[in-house]
Amino acid sequence: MPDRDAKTALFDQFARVGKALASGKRLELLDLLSQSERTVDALAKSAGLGLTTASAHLQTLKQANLVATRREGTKIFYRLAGDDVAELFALLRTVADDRLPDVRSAREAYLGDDTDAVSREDLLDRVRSGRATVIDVRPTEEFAAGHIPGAVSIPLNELADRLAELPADQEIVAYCRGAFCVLSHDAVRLLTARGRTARRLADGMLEWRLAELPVAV
Amino acid sequence: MPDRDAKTALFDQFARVGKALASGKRLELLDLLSQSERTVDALAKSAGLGLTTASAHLQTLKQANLVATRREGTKIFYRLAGDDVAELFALLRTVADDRLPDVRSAREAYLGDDTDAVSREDLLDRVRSGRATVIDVRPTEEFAAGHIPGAVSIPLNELADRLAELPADQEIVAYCRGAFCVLSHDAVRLLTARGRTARRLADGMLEWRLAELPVAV
DNA sequence: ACACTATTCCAAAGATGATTGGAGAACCAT
DNA sequence: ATGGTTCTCCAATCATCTTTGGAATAGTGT
Repeated sequence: MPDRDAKTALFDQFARVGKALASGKRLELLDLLSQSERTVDALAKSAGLGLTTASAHLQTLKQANLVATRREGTKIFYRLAGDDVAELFALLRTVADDRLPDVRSAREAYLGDDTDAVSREDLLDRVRSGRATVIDVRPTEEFAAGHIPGAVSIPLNELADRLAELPADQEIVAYCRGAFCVLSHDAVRLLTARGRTARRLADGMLEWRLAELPVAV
Repeated sequence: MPDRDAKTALFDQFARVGKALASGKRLELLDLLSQSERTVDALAKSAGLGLTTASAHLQTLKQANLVATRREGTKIFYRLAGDDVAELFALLRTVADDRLPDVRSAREAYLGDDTDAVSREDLLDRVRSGRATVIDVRPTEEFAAGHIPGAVSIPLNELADRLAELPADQEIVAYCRGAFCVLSHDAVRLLTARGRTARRLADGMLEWRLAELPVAV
């Protein structure tokens, strides 16, 4: 086979994408970027990384063309290169969760006790019929970058102080980044503890966008 | 954040799947396994790896639960753990091909000059109307593990000797493993050089199966 | 020009992964 | 039991990736 070398070269090229996905830190960065573009500094802080470490990981992602950059003054904003990347990221998480028992236990440890969930269709139904108020508990920048139409932005850390804004007699549906995001879980627990009726969207903005449901900006 | 450690742990778990996909050799193994189950020895030979090296890579894939095994006497057969894994693999290749120019050139170098392709729908149309003969140019074991209904098995290395079996006045459509498989390209070139009208299925058995089209065994 | 901010580049250290040959384990046949 | 086959485990070597601080670069504001 003279093809051997060419075949190896081709698959080694495929592996560049695999290598980019081969680090928990980089997956955390992709998770953040799946919500909105961000500067290196913001990414480093959110992911709990040193600045140079974050920069190095971002370079790795950039060399695999999974992320793209934009300069604004002295700042450089990173964003996902496309929705195909978001899809790949989401599928990787799903496969991991379905196949690896350790992922499930790590997820349970991180998200805490399970809370009531509604599907995307349920959420749409409840909003249309005026039976529910939808709150987006992500940081405001992420809400600004795109959210479920009609949702109100109440970042998790402001939720306790802003309870008065929420109707007491209506169900509240909270959502956040995606299937493995802790914010909506915490929000539901907080609301339930305060006597409200609250559920969370089973997944989040990432899956909503990939399902091509309407997004408001 | 006390969540920091739990979050890191969760994403490190996701990364196990990423790490499994982070080697060209392992991706070659997945490519082979996407067609049919195989023994370690057969995989090592097909992928051009030493036996112990292949075994080590397979252990890595197995620890990520992307593959499963079955014992038969002294032989151990590896197979993909599920179609979700095939989907992840296919998406990774697609993203790589769409995003990385180096992948495209490696692909072109491996597959050779481009040949006429037909879509899955076209193939179905042509077969239904009796306008085309479909040949499966993969090794016979892979044909046996599942093929397009109505296709004839003529492995590429037998094709030159078995031209007589193919109607001279009809178009021939060749297919093989998937979008990056060289066999159908070689088959079309061979047939065209012998004066036949030949095209290839644009992708292959992997995508056919994932599209949930009928598969014969 | 100068100071200042945000980010990347570089080099060194430590950590992790790949490959290999040889020994060991599981199974089959005689 | 013995020998043969197939595969995994182990240990050593080598290669690659991660993380870090410090220097370099690109851009902004004075």
